[in-house]
Amino acid sequence: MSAEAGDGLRGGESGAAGRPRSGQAHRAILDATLELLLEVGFSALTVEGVASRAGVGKATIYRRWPSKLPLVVEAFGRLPAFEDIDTGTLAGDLKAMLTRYLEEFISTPLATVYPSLAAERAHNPELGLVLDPVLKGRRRPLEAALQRGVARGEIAPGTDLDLAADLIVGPIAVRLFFRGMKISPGMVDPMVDLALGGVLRDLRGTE
Amino acid sequence: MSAEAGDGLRGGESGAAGRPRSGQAHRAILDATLELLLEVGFSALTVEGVASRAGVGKATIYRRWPSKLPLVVEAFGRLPAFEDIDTGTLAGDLKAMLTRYLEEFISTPLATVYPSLAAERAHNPELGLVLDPVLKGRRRPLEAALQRGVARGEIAPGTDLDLAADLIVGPIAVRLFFRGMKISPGMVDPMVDLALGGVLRDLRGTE
DNA sequence: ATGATAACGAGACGTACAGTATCGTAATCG
DNA sequence: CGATTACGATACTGTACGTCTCGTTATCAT
Repeated sequence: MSAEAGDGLRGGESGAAGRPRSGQAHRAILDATLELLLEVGFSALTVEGVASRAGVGKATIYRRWPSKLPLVVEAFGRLPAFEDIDTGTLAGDLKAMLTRYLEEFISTPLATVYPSLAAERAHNPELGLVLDPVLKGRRRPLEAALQRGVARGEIAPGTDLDLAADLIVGPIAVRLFFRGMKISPGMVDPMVDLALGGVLRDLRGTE
Repeated sequence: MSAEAGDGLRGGESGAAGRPRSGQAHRAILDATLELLLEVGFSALTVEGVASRAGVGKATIYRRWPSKLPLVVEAFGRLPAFEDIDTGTLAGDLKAMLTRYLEEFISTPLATVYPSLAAERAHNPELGLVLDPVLKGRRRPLEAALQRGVARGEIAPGTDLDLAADLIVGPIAVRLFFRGMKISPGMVDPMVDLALGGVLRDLRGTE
């Protein structure tokens, strides 16, 4: 009761009459959203459940987020993304980063939230406006690794790095989301090797 | 009214007392489902709407499908898939097939149904049992093209063709579903080229 | 101090829709 | 022709979104 109030976000901000919004409630809502996403998944997540878990009234949620979707997007943005790892080679970087990412992936609701948001965006374009910056930020370490590859001479200059990033992430996304496959860290290396080397037979010395 | 009944599916099948199920109603339901998927997307599709559009009672739908989801899956299975095209080279096959597929894609609700089903499967494993055969069938022409590539010597024997198929489809799936990008047929060629050639710089004669 | 303002938790409320049950009717079989 | 089962229609139950109102509490201006 004592430390509850007064930890709002505004501090000395003036022009705001009345009781300030509680930063504590804000955090409790986002935490509860993530917990419930992990426990029951996106489609079974209810705003009433979030409110109850956070010890908060529903109005307090709707005062901050216009609907369930932006709330989930914001909670989603807090989930772990790629972590940039520089091992000295492109293949090493990508393998390390993807392996690390997959470890986090299986312990978070990412696997259920991701396709749900994708599904919603398909018929709700304004969701893209909120979602795209989040997704873009999550990809940045991947792009950084590719740029290092160009600098090292491993990737030909002029290569479409955005497309290359999609090529590397693509098989994982397809298998995880559309085919429902479990992906173990051991599958990362062949995936990266195929994406880097290509499907076509290598016609030089055939190593 | 005259031709309505009697076009059921059983024909002379015996052991079935009572009025047979109407094949017409069956088809009308699936047609209405596809139409509504196209018009309003998956999340806004209601069983009541399907029943109304099909001129059918709700019970007639639930008598055939246990819930909304399998109905959508079956309707989904009727949407166009890859069409096998043999041009003589792997790159030609893939480019032709993907281009053709994308043309259909933009005129069907595939783009909205696909991620919705993926989302649902994440927390509803039994959906996978219904969905996987459908998805597997849709991929078959792609695998056939890759097998021709092996036979032609374009692909090294022992290559994981299942992974190769995911590599080729991956960037399209990522861009279409997760990034919300419009994909024009002109983007197919560079995609296929990158997937076939790989991200790494080609170190032989540099063509 | 004291009043104006706005957020708070709680929960009632209206709406929408999934899925079930019941109606009277229609088609098929023995 | 009677038993059986599907038919379209519609009433019903249950759940959850999003809105609204309640009495309360925290902050600002005076």
